Formats: sequence, C-alpha cells, structure tokens
Amino acid sequence: MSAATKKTQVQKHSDSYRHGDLREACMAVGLDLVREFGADKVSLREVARRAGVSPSAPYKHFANKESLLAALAERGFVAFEKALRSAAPNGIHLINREQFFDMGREYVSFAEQNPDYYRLMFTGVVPDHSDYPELLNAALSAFSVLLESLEVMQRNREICRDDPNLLAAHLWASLNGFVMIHLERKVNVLPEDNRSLAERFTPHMQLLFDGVAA
Amino acid sequence: MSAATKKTQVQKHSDSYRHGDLREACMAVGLDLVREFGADKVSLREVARRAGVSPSAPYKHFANKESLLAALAERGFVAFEKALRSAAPNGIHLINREQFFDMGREYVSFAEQNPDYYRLMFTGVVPDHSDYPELLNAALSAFSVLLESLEVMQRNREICRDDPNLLAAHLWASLNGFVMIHLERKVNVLPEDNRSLAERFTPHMQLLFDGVAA
DNA sequence: AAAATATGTAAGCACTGTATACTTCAAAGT
DNA sequence: ACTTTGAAGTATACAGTGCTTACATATTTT
Repeated sequence: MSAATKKTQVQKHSDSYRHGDLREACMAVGLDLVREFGADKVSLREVARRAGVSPSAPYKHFANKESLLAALAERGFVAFEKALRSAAPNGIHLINREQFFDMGREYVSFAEQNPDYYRLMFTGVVPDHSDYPELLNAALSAFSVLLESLEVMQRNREICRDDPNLLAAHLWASLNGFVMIHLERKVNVLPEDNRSLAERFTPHMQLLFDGVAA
Repeated sequence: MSAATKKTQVQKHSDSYRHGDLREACMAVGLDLVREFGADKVSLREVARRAGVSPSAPYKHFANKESLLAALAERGFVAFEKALRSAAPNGIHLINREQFFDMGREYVSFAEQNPDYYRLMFTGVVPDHSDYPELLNAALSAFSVLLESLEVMQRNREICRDDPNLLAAHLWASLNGFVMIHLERKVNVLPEDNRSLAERFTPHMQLLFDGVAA
C-alpha cells in the first residue's frame, strides 16, 4: 500500500508531458501487479497503462520485463536483510541463540507480510541472477547475515561445528521450504490455522535447531 | 528422451489424417518444452507445431495450457511416489530408520533425474491444485507415503512423538528447499560440487534426522 | 446405410514483448 | 541569449501467444 500511494505522491519535474519519475512508478505498479496476478503474469503493457504512459515508455528505464522484476527482487532482498538484522540489535557479531531464533521469526514474518516480494525473490521469475549483479549481490549479502550468525555461534560453542556454509544452506533451504508450503498452499496437507506464520513456525525452528545443536 | 521417442512410436489408428494419440504426443512434447525452456515458457502453439498439428488441435484434448501442465505434474507425482516407495521394498508398514534414509535419497535422486517433472510439481506453474482433483490426489498420495512412514517409525520408537503432520511438513519442506537450491542454482552460495545430489544430501539428511530423533 | 461423435483444420480476436523511428522538452555549452 | 544535444516520452509495427468459433472429415454406433 505504501508503495502504491508513494506513486501518486511522486512529484513531477514540471507540468510538462514528462512523468517525473517513471522508473519508480513502474516499480510501484509492478509490485502491485505481482500482488494481484502473480509474478509470472505481470505485463509490461499493463504497467505502462497504469502508469498512464505509452507501451514502450518503460523500456527507457528497463531493458525488458525481466529487468523490472529483477530490480524489484533486489529491493526485496535489501528489505529482507534489514528485517533479518533487526533481530540482532547489537550487531551480528554479538548474536546469540535467542536472537537467532528471533531471526528465524523475522524471516517468516517478512515472507508473510511481503508475499509479493518473497515470491519475486525466490520463485524463479528471474531465471539467472548472474545476469543482474546488483540482485545477486543483494541476495548474497542477505545470505551472509545467516552465515555470519552461524560462525559467531560456532565460536561461542552454541551450535555444532559442521561447515557453516552447509549449515547455512541447510537452514535457509528449510526455512524457504516451510514458507513456500504455507505461502502457496497448493497442497493443503496441514489443517487450517489462523495463527501468524511466525507462531506456527516455532516448533519447526525448534526441530531445526535441535539438529544443529552443539 | 524416452518420452520423445515414445511419441514417434505411437501407432496411428489408420493411415488417415488423424494423429493417433495426440493427447499422449502433446504430453511428451510438453515435457520436452519444460526441459528446454522452463515450465513457464511452454507454449501450446509450439506443442502443436512439434506434434505436427494445427494450433487449435490440442484444445480437443486439454481445456487450456494449464490443464496440460497439470496432467504432466500429476504424472510426475505418480512416478515420484513410486520412487519413494521403492525405498521400502517390504512395504511402508515395515519401514525402518535405514530405509527412511534411503527414501530421502530417492527423493533427491528423483529430483535430480527428473528436474523437468520436479519443477512442474513444485514450482507453482499450476496455481491452484484444487482445480485439478487428480493432480491433488496424486500429490496427497505421495505425501501420505512420508506421513505413514513417520507414523510407523513413531510406533517403533525410532523418532520423536510430535504431531506426525508437523514432522512430515517439516521434512518435506526441508527436502524441497534443499532440492530447489541445488536445482535452480540461482544463488550460488555453495562451492562447485560434482557429486550426485543424493550424496551431497546425506549430511543434511543427518542434520534433519538429528532434529526429529527419539 | 445413416446418424452421431470424436478429432482434426482454418480463420480470427485480443493480447503480449519488444524494436524502430519520430517528437518534445530541459538543460548544457557557446 | 541562442543553439545544440540528449533524455524521456509517443506512434507504429511485427511476430508470437492463448483461446474461440465455425467448419470438415473420419470412426463408431445404431
């Protein structure tokens, strides 16, 4: 919602035919469309239409449709990393077991509150991240939060001493899998449950942590 | 490959203009296209083209594009379940810890050897499984293999006694997450490794199992 | 043999991503 | 101040898409 309203608050450079900040407007509208129809069904023409601009105008700001989605995904990773870091207010280098649990909750809360971003980041609408260096960097940077947290906790003897890359991949994969099951809800194996995702996640987090415990 | 050649082996009902088994041919070609371009970029027109048939012909056998993909996904789940069951040759009701590990390996091996099917089944190209009852049944049936295995092992005191639905969701989510990370390889956080996926999975499986141990 | 059904074709609509050539305005340079 | 230039729009067009409708033909059923 904030993104949508921000669009209308964009100030034009003048009263001319120019849009002002079409790039930003496209991203806001694009995110709306991801939310409404799913990332794979976003159409650049609809983006242009909603931005009140000709069909080819967005191409002045994005090389192609995928590039717009990649820019959005990158923005998602930045917000995501910020959310993760908020669980360790004293800095990752001082993170402890309890804050690490909070980080897990932040992870699933982000997914629950920003399903549009989350799908963009992890659903594969941007086939190859290496075509978008900033996106790749943003993703790796978010991953490094997890990695560094594990290394800190290993030094403090709070978790087992396996290869931290392995542990990080393990945990990330599990969290992502958990979130996806509950986000997509296509195979409805679990009973209805209207608690927040973070609450429902707690026992899973416990199981995971038992696996990596010291 | 077997699917592609099978197509050409289809016997025509006669020498007429009729195709013989266009439905099967469409599915074979469809799977090829998933493999070549990804599930989201399959085009029904290209399917028709490769089957040597007019663009509207496939609509006599599939309501729409999604319906073709759903039929493929369903077939994938059937093969998947068969692979899972092969790990417990004496039947699920006699499964033990060791066979359960094998089942995990079967899981990732299936994904590695049938990435096209796997993506179809879990990537979300078929938005709502409840629109395709056979697909939903096939998916639930595969899930029940995991669920039953856990219940058996709980009775035998081989794993902890948490809600088996929770454990099943937990394990499935983790496996799916693991597979996806290695299948898509978009965020390349792990070093190059040319062992089979099942081999690379072993330490993860161990971590998971430590979490659910008795 | 006739009727009904299944399975194909042809043509067309509304939509998509994207390329090209043109226009218009703001700002930079002289 | 006048010109030039470049960024950011428009108009138009092309090829490809999903899907619908009307029609044709072959197989099956009666």
